[in-house]
Amino acid sequence: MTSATARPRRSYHHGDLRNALVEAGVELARDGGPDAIVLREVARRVGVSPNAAYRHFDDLPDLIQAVAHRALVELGRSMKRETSRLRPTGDEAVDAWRQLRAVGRGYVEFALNDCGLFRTAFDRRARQGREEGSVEDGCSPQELLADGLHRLVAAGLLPAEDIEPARMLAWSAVHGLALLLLGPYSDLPTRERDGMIDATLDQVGKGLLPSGVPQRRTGRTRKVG
Amino acid sequence: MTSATARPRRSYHHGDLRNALVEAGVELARDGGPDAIVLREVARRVGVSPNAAYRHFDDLPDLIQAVAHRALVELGRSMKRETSRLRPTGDEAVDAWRQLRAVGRGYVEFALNDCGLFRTAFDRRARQGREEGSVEDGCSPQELLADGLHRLVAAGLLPAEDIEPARMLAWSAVHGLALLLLGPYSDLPTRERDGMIDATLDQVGKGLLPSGVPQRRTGRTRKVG
DNA sequence: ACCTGAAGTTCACGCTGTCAACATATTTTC
DNA sequence: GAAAATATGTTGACAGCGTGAACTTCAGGT
Repeated sequence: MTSATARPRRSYHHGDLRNALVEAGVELARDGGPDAIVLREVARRVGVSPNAAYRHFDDLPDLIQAVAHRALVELGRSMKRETSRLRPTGDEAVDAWRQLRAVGRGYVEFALNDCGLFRTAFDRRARQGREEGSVEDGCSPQELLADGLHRLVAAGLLPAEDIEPARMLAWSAVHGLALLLLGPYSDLPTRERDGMIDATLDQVGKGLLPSGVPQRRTGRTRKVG
Repeated sequence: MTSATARPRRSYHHGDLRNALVEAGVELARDGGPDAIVLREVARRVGVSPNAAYRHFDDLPDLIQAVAHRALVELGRSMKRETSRLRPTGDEAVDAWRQLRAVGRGYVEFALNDCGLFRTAFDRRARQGREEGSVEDGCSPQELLADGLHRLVAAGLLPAEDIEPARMLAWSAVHGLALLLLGPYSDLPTRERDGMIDATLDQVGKGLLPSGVPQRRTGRTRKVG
């Protein structure tokens, strides 16, 4: 409840107000989604007057955009975390595909575990202007997906000229899956939900890779279901 | 501007206020999305006091849900319209796949052409309670997708036990594609956008169908890109 | 020491969703 | 058919919201 910046500051000037506001916005968004980011409440939590925010943001959408940026960073972290769990098998084809699969799993996982932030990341009011270098670590969701695809190409599983449509299918499927699980399918039992995720990711692989999804020992495709 | 129900009614009682309110809500949502559905404005357009709405809806989310229901109906219409354009080729495999493809195209098309309503249909505040028979005509989006999948099964293109994962991949991919085109890819030129849609739908087919996407004369899969 | 500009506050406005109490029309009941 | 009951629409009020304008406090350069 009492965030790190909630204690009454001693000086008239805060020192790092902009960051504190975004941080409070992130907390609000984490449980409650983008609509929970209400300017007056954010200011209240930081212990500052509502209009103080206007020294650092044009308006509420501008604040939301800043929060959305943080959310994207966290999404990228979740994707990267999932890939870092992988142990190389030596078979580059298998490893490449597993990496892309893990990226997708991290995406959906984040959407389910931190759905407030996830929804904020793609909120309409958060159209990022020119902020290209979205993440300093170089692990924005887009980059992680691109990395996975390039590795597939390097492994000879994906023709280089198919990268664009592949990117679209992969992102679409995983994004849509996340939103459907949060929306129309939100009361699906966890067990079945996990199965759905696995099955869908496998089918994405079938759509992506002309030669099918690579397997551990053999190169054959397996049955999913 | 002046809708059919905008003229000042002569009697104290409106007669069909609930419908009029929903209608006005649909217009608001059509340009402006779910957040444009503001209770006071809806009442204003119908020419009624704000609180009159509370005789027909529990609260604003309840109204939004009613609007979302209409939006789903329109989405279904768009999907059906696309399939009704198809001319049968005689080859059941080709026809079945084309139907499912058309359903998907209608979905994305609606999202792009009527994005306000589309977003309203899946708004968080519009969790439909038990309203199962969502559409009287029997053409809800879910049903249309199911029909397409069953036809694939009947044509021998899809194993019956794969229906569930297939539904999930198809819906996810198309839903995600629509949202990405409305969001991160919103400034994509129309020409490239259409190509993206086609390519993605084809790749969905590759993910769905073990034997590949059926073609007009031959049964071989073609190259997409 | 003064000035200047950045950062935060106060006051005010119009807008929103919603509650409580009231008014009017329609339907039911005897 | 009048009266009672119920459905439907209105008025007034309230707190909360985003935001603009004017004011205050502080830090830094000269």
